[in-house]
Amino acid sequence: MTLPHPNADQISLPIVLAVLGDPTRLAIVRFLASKEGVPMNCSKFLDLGSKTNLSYHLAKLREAGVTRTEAVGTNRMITLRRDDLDRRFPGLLDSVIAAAGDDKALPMVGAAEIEIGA
Amino acid sequence: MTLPHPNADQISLPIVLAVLGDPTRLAIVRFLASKEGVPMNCSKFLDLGSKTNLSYHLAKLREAGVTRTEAVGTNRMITLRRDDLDRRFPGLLDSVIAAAGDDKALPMVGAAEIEIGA
DNA sequence: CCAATTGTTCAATAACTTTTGAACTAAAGG
DNA sequence: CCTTTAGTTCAAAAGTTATTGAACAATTGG
Repeated sequence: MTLPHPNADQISLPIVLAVLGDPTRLAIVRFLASKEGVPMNCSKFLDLGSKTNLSYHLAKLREAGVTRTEAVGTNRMITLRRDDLDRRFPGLLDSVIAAAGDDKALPMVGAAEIEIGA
Repeated sequence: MTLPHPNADQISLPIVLAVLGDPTRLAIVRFLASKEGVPMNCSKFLDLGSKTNLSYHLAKLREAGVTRTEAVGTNRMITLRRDDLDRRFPGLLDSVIAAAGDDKALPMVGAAEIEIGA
């Protein structure tokens, strides 16, 4: 039941960049970064797409080594692999997150709650 | 004859990341960074692909705002848009270039010359 | 045990991206 | 003017990625 992850030294720069070069996945990473330390389950991201589609994007992030996914019951707890990414590509994640931080063009996790007023 | 470039504020983070997430284009950017200040014409990159294919990749880099291409006679002089990228996404280009700097998996501009011994 | 919840897998399709070669344009030099 | 050099454009083919819905697991709680 443990999902496959690359080890730190297998993480590839072009693959990480390509994986982050998708607005849905960049929005996921931005949200994870904003809640660092708090493990997130997939349903948090349902704003960004269907359950199936998220499963696809979250698998891409995991396979690229950007996130770690751990099964806890029927949930998947997803965290950023910040330490591994920082070791491998110093400064990259921080600059991407900072740049994504104020990007109005990216989809937003939690957009629905704001419109409803929750 | 002036080729179309986005202005600095039109440069999009996901597009830049997606464009850099291709090994050929990342190799081009790494090479441009290693020769910063020296304008490069396209034939410098023929190691990385056919003339047509390079024209395609160089257009992608230009359209994303990563490079600037200026026509000088029949040549195209290509430079990194470092100042615009640094203003827009501080630290991003440097961390990408640093990470690409020692990536053995990326194709190398000038690989042929080394093998021949020129 | 049954139902609900959480997420995956599969196959199909749609939509893009990359690569190719042939034909083309534009400037430079003889 | 004619040829060479440098690069673009176009259309086709190949390959890849994203999105969908239906069916499937696995765990939890009643």
